[in-house]
Amino acid sequence: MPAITLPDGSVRSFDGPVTGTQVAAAIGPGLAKAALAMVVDGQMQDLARTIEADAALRFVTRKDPEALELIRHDAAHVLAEAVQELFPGTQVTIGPSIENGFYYDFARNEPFTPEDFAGIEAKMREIVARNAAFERIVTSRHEAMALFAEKGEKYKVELIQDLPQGETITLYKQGDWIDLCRGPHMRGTGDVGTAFKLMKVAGAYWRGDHRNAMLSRIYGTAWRDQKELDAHLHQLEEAERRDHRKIGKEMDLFHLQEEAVGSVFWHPKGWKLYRNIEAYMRRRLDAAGYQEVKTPQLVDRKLWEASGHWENYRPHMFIATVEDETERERVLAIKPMNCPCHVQIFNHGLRSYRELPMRLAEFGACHRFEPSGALHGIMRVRAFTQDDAHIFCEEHQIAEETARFVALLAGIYRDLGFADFRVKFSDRPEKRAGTEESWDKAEEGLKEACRLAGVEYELNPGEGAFYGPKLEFVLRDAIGRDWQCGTLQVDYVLPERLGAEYVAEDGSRRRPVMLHRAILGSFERFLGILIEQHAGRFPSWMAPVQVVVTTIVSDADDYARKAAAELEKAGVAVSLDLRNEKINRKVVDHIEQRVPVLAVVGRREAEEGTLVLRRLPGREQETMPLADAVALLKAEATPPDLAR
RNA sequence: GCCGGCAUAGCUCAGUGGUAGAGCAACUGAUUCGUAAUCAGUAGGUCCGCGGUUCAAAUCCGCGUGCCGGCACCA
Repeated sequence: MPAITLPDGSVRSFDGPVTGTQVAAAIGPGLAKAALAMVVDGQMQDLARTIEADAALRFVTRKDPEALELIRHDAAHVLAEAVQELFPGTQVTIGPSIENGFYYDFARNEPFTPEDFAGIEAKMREIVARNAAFERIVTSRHEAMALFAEKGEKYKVELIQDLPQGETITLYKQGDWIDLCRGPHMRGTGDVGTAFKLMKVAGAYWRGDHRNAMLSRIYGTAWRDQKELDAHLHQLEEAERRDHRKIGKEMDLFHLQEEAVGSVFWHPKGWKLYRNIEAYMRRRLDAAGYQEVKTPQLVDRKLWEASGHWENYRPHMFIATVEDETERERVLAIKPMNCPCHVQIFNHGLRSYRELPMRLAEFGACHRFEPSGALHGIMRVRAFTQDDAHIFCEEHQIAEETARFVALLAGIYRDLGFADFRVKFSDRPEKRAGTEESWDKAEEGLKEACRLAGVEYELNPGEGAFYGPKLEFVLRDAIGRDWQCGTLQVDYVLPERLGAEYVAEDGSRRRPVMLHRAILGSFERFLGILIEQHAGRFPSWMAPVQVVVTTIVSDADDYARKAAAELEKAGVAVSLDLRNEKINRKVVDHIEQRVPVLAVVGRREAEEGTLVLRRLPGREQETMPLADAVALLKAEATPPDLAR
C-alpha cells in the first residue's frame, strides 16, 4: 500500500505497487504526457519502474534541469544504434552525457570522419521518429556476458567483468538494439527530440589509458528544443570570435612560427600588454613583501640531479651541450623551473629564523619539452615566463602564508577581471620524491591552511607535483576549457634534497618548508586567457594603445599632434592617426583594433582647443577642453592598485 | 606522443589533372570629408617541404613539418 508524497506535500495512496507512469496518469493527463522520468526518494529512475513502498516522488519533465542529462544520455544511445545500423561490425563501448552534450566511443578499424555525420544524423532522426520504448532488463552477469560475447562486443564484456560483485546488471533495449547501461532513461527514443547535432570526431584511448587501443569518439550536442540548440551554436561562434589566437592576429599582438615551435614572438603591442601586466604584478609583489631575484637559464646537470628533476622530470627538459672540447664533460639543462635556483640563493649565507618567511620572487623564463599534441596557441607553450616565487618559512607559518597568498591572488584576479575561479587540491602522485611522512605532513598542513584561510576546494587525487601537494587556481577560457593558472605547493622535499637550513631561535639548525607559488602561472597562458576574457577590449590601464587621436581634415593635423603630445606627456599610451581617410573609416578601423578611446579633432576642436572623445565600440561622443580630456584619460589609464 | 582534419598573396578564402584567382590590406594618384569601410590604378605566389604517378600536379599517391579538434600529458 504505498503512500506517495508529492513535492507540494500532498500524499496519494495506492492499493498496491504502482509504476511512475500510473502515478502520473492518476494525477492528470497533462503530467502523464510531460513526465519523462521520476525522482524517487532522491534517486532518478525510469517512469516504468515500480514503486513498492512509501516514497517521496517528483516527476522530471522537459523543463527540469535533469531533463538535459536524460536527453543527452538517450541521444548517446540513439547515436550508438544509428552507427551500428550504418556501420556493421562497429563495437560499442561507453557513451555518457557531458557538459552541453554527449559522446560515444566506438571501436572500428576505419575511424569516422565528419563526412559521415549527415548520414548518421539522418539515421538518428529515423530512430527518434520510431520512438521505440526504452526497456529496462535486469540480468545476471553470466547472461549479460554471454549476450555481448555472442555479439562480438569485447569491450562490453570487459566492462561487465569489471563491475563490482553484487552490482545489479541492467540492459536497456530500444527496439531491436540493446546496450549495457545503468540508466535511467526516458520513455522512448522519441523523447530525445530533434534538437541535436553531431559536432566532432576524435580519437580517445579505451578507459583513458594511453597504453590501450584508440577508439573513435563522436561528440554531439543535444538540447530541449531547436531554440536552445541554436543558442548554443551561436554561443560557440561567439566564443570563436574571442579566441586569443584570432584576436592576437587581428590586434597584431604576437605570432608563432615553425622555427620556434611553442615559443611566442611578441609584437610591440602584445609586449606592451605584457609589460603592463608585468609592471602591475611587480608592484603587487613588492607591496606584499616579496623580494625579486633573477637566476640563470642554463644550469649544470649536477643541480638537477640533486633536486630530483633529473630523475623525475628529465624527458621534459631541454639539454644543452657545447662544442668546446674542454667543456665536453659538462651537461647543462635549460631550467624547466626556478625552484632549485631560488634554493641556491637561500643557501648562500647562513639564514636566521628572523629572516623567515623569506619570499623570493622571479619572473622566471622556463623551457619545458611539452608533447607536440599538447601545444595550444600561447596558452600551452614550451617557453614561458612564470610569475614564480618561493616562500621559505617555518612549519607554523604555512597557514598564515597560505592565507596571505590566497588573499593576494584573489585581489589580483579581481583587478584583472576574474571574479570567479575554482580551486583544486591535488595530492601525492604515483611518481614522487620524499617520504610518506613528509607527504602526510605536507598534505595535512595544506589542508589545515585552507581551512584557516577559508578556501573551498575540489579534490584532484594523485595530481600533485613530484615534490609536494598543490592547490590549483583554475580559470576558464572562451571555449570553455579550464586552465591552471595560480598554484600553491607545499614542499618538504626540495629543502631536504638541496640542504636548505636556517638557525632557529634555540640555536639549532632546521629545515625550512618551501612554498612554491604563482598567481598568473605563466604570462603566456594568462595573457591568452586575459585576451579571451576581455575579447581583446581591455580596460584602459591594460590596453597597449589607450587612446588614438585622429583628424577629420588635414588642417587639424598640427592640433592633433599637440593633443597627442600632451597625452603622451601625461603618461597615456596614445597613437596618432593622420591618414587621409574619412572619419567613418577611421572609426571602423579603431573599433576593429579594440582601442578603448578615440579622440577626434576637426577644425572646430583645433580652434576651440577641445577634444571629442568616443569610447569604442560605443557611439556616444563627449566634447571637453583638451586639459580636461588629458586629466580624464590619464585617470582612466591608471592601474587599479595605483588608483586606490 | 596517439586518432582525425587542414596547409593557395600580409589577412580571409575560391580554385578536383590542362597558362594560379577574389575581397581586404600594401603601394601610387585623386579626394579634405564631422563619427561603423571615398574612388581609380599598380604591384604582389617555391600553391608548406621532399619524393612519386602522369604528356601534364595547387589538384592524385607516399614521407616529413606545422597548425586545428579531441585523447593522453600538463612538476
